[in-house]
Amino acid sequence: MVIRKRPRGARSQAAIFRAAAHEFAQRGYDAAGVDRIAARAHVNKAMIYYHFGSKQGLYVEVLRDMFRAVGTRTRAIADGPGVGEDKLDAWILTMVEEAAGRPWFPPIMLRELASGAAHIDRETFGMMNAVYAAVRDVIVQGQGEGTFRAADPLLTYLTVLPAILIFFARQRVAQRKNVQGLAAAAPRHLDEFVRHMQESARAMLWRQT
Amino acid sequence: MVIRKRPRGARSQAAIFRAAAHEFAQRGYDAAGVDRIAARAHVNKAMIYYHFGSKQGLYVEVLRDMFRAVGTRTRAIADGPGVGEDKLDAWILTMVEEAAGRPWFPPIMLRELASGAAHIDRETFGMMNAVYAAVRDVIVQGQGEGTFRAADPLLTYLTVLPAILIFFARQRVAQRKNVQGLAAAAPRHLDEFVRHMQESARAMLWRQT
DNA sequence: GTCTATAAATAGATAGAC
DNA sequence: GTCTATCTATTTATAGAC
Repeated sequence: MVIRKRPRGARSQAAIFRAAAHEFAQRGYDAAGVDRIAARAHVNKAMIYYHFGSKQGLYVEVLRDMFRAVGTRTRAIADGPGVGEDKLDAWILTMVEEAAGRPWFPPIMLRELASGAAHIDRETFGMMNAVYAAVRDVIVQGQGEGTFRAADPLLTYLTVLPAILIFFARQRVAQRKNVQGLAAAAPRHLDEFVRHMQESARAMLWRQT
Repeated sequence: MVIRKRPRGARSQAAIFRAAAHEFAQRGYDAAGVDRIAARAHVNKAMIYYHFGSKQGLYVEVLRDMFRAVGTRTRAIADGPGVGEDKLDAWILTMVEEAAGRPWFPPIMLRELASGAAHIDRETFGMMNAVYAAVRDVIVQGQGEGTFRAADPLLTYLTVLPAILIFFARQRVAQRKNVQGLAAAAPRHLDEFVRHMQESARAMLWRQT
């Protein structure tokens, strides 16, 4: 008799999740196909409805997993020790790490950000918003410490985060044939990018004396 | 006998164009429906194929019109008189003006930027790339003048432009019911935003002495 | 839990009358 | 230039056997 740590369906469920995450990232919610997700996951299409109920339900799971991971780490930074300046650096590094570890994160969050979370439920939107709330706390802390100038936290957030997301979203397609040789498609290195973003964010927020 | 300045179909053609621009902006290329575009434009669906050949053909027209307008103005700034610093300010103001005047511009360009122009032809991509090329010239000029530090022009471009685009893309949906009361959805004023972006961009590029 | 088969709706696109 | 009617493919989703 074989002892299993997980129920039988866990494997296919996980496979579906990963396949869906990549499909949604690559093509967006509307263009994503349940058939294609099933094919990518090497499972029968009916399994998707068995495990997740609907395409929308599957999408929401992907979103929440994503916002939960990013939100938790960002909140930990905001509530942890350290000055605002260092927390800001830490947050940027965290976002880059998450983007690297969850390749579907940048394209998906970018779309939701751009559309104002057009087609997600209130609770999921709240999770997405919690990321900003934590970053805002960091910025406000830095302002209280006198290190940061009185820049708008939301506008600052909506400048730094999209830049990170777009960098990664573009990296996936930067090597395509029909855009090769064009400067705007050139990929860059990760650590160089982290440094650039940290410098840029600090510069945006620095006090001009 | 009635004298017409334009051929008969020009009216419906223009109506289709505008309807398509809004539909593509609101839902993205894949989710946009030819039926819905026809309904928005108050024309028969067959007219779309008569005038534009295909959904893809219609989309390309919208893209090119957009990139042509933005690209021309940006190139004029880059090639015109003035120091790099002022040209950067002028470019940001131009983008804001274009975004305000062509409401479909921010969502559409944002999607193409995020996907690395995933499904457009080489020539259209070239037009999109020309915008960056002009901005790069401005940054390089400022660096030559000693005003700007040696920041990567592409990364700078991909920080400033998305921030502008997202600001506008979000403004359209910031008033939705299910997100009201949440801080991240609060809309801001235009001139305040222009000033913020100009300050941020200059801060990112300023030489630290 | 996993499969086949199929329903039901909608998509992009075209033919042909006027 | 404009319309109706329709073709074909694809979509999400479900029923039911195993």
